[in-house]
Amino acid sequence: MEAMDDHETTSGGKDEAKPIMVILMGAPGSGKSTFCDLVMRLSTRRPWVRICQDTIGNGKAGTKNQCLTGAASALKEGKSVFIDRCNLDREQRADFVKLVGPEVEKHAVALDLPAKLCISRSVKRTGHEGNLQGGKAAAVVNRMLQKKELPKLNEGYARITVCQDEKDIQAAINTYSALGPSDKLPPGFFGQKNSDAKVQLGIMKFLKKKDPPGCSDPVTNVSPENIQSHTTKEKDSNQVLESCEELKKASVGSSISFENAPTLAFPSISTADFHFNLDKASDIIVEKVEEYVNKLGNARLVLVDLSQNSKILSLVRAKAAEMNIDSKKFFTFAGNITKLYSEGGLHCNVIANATNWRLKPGGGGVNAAIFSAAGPALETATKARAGSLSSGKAVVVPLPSSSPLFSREGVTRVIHVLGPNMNPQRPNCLNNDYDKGCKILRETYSSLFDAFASIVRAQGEPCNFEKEFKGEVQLDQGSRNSDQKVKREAVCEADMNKKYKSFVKELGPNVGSSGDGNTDGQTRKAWGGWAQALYDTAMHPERHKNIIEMSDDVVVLNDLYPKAQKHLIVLARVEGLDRLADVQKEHMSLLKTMHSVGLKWAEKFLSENNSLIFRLGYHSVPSMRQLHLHVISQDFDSNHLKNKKHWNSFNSPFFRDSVDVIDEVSQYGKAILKDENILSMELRCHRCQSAHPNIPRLKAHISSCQASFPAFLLQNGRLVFLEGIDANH
DNA sequence: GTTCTAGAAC
DNA sequence: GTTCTAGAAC
Repeated sequence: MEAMDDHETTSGGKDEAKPIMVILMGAPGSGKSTFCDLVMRLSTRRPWVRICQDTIGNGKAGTKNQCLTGAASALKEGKSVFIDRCNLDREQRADFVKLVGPEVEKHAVALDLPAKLCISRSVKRTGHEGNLQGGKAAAVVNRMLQKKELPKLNEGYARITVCQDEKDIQAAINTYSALGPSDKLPPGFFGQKNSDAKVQLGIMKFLKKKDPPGCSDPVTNVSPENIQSHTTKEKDSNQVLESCEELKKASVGSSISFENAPTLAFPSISTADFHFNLDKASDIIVEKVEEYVNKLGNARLVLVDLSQNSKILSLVRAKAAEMNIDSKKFFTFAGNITKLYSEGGLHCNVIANATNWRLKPGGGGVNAAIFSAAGPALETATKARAGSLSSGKAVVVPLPSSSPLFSREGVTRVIHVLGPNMNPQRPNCLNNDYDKGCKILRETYSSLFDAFASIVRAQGEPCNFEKEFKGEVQLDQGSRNSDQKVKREAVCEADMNKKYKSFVKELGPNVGSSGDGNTDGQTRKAWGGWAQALYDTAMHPERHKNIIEMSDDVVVLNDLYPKAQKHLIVLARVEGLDRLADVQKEHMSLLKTMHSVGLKWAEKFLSENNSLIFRLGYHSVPSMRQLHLHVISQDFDSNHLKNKKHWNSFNSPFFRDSVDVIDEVSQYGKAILKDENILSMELRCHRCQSAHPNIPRLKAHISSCQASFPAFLLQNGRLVFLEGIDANH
C-alpha cells in the first residue's frame, strides 16, 4: 500500500522513448476499459494505444491473435499499449509477455475488485462493447473468477500493480498518466493487501446471496449499509465471513430454498402519512405476519422502511423476535423500497404500495416513490386493473417489462393497498376511532398477504391443493358424478386464482420436503400408444433413425418436434424407468451420466454457435414414456412451439433442472415434482419475466428480448453457455 | 407428443 | 372477419 503512493519515476536517457506494455487483468466489470480511457485522456506526454479484444474485431468478437498483432504493431511504432482483456490466468497473459523482447518493459495492472462489485456492474451495464451485460454477465464473471491467478513477477513483468479498491485504481491511473515518454516506473510488486484465494470468497455469496440476517439473531434488520460493511469486511476479516459461511452450510437444507424464494417487500401501512399509531400498527403487522408466514411455503415477507432508525422497524423487530417468527421468512429491511435489489442486494419479486384511494401517483411517501420509480407503465397497468381502491383492500398489478422497477429491480408485481387513515388532513379520516382503524388495518394486511399468496400459488409453488386436486380426480375416475363435481370446484378455484382472490387455507405449510406430486402407483395414468415411441427407441434403438449417439446407458436423439433451434433428448435405457417420479437413489450414476452426455452435446453446439444458451432438465410429468432429459437452447425459436403447455413445460417450475434433480435425488432419494396444473399458468418471458396474453405475442417478444435471465437460472450451472468473450483462447 | 377443429376472443 | 385456444382423438 505504501508503495502505491510512491509516484516517483526515474527518467531514462533524454529523447529516447521507452514504450511499455501494460497488461490489464480483471473480471468483466472490474473497470479495465475505464482505467485505460482515463489514463489515455489524462496522459499528455506519452502516446498510448488500447488493445481491446471486445472492439478489435470491428463488430465481430475479437481474437487473441488480433490483439497480439495489434499490440506488436503499436509497440513497433513507439507507442505504449494497454492490453485490455480479462487476462485472468497466467496462460492467457503468457503470449503477450512473450510478444516482444526485453527492450519493451512489461507491466501488469490487476484490477482485483470484490467479485460482487464486478458482477453487479456487469449485470447493470448496457451498451458494453463485448455485449457482456445483463444477467448473463453474472454467471460469466463467476466462472471466469474461478480461474483467477494474480500476476507474478516471474511471469516476466518489471512491475505489477494490484488494485483492490477504487483508491488503488485512482493511484495507478495517476501513476501511469503522469508517465513521460522516456520515464520508467520503479520495478516490483505493488499494492496487494491480502492473499488472492480469500478475495474470491464473496463470489458464491453474491450469487446465492440474501439472507444476511441468517448469521445473527432471530429477527434481524438488514440495510444496504450493513451489506456494504459486510463487503468491506470481506477483505479484512475473512475469518468472520468464513465462520458465517460455515453456519450457512450447516443449515443448508433449510436455507438454500429461501434464496430464490418469492418475496414480498411491504412498507408499514398507514403509519406515515395516515398517522396510524405505531405501537398499534406494529402489533397488527406482527400478528398478521405470524398468521400468514407459515402458510406461504418458502415465500418471504419483508417489512421495509427508509430509515435505519425507523421506529416501526424496531418495534416490529422486537415483537417478531418475541413471537419467535422465523427470520428466514420474515425480516425487516432499512432501505428504499424502489431500490431493494440495486442498492440493497435484496431480491423482491413483489412489492406493496401504500397508495391513495384514486390509485394515482403523487402524494409523497411510498406511493410517490413507487409510481415514480416504476414509470408511467405502472400507472397504465394500474388503470387497466382498477379505477379506485377502498380502504382495507388490495389490488395486484403485474408490472410491464418496460418498467425500470421490473428491469432494474426484478419486481414483477406491485400490490397496491389502502390502509385506514387517521390524519384529518387526508380523505376519510377515522377521527381517532382505533376500533375501526385496527379492524381495517388488519383487513388491509390480510388483503395484501392473500394477494401475495395467490401470486405465489400462481407461480407454481408447491401446494397441497394442487396435489389433492389431482389425486381426487384420478381416484374418482369411475364415478362420473363426483368427477364432475371435482372438476367444477377446480374451475372455481382456478378462477379465484386468476383474480387473485381469497387465499386457500390449506395452502401447504411444509413445502421443503414434500413437493413431490404423484409418486403413488394408484394415481398413475396409463401410457397411450402414441406415448410409447421413446420407450421403444430406448429398448430397440436399432429400429429408429434420428439417433445421434448410443451407449449401454443412454440413447441421444434429436427431438422429433424441437421447441428451439437446438433441442435433443438424452434417453435412459433402463427398463421400468418411465419418468422422473420413478427415479431413486440407485439411479444417481445414471442421472449423472445423462447430465454429462447432455452437457457434452450442449458444448458441441456451443462450439458451433457461441451465442446459444442451454438448459438441461426433465419434465415433472412427461407425456412420453421412458425417462428422458431435455437439452434445449433458450431461444425457443421453433414453429413447433405452439401452445401454453409447450412453453410452460420448459419455462415454469414444471421443468426440473438436471442439476437440481441430481441434488434432490442424492439428498432426499427422489426429485421434487410439480403438478401438471401449473402448465396452465400465465405466459411469461423466460428472461425478463414479462407476461404476455398469448403464444404469438410471447413469441414475438422473446425473439427480441435480451434481458438478463432470472438470478435463479444463473446459479448452479442451470444455464449452460460459453464464458466471456475475453476468455476465448 | 401432434393434429384437428369448434368456438371463444379479439 | 381473423386469430387463438383448448379439448378430443389418435
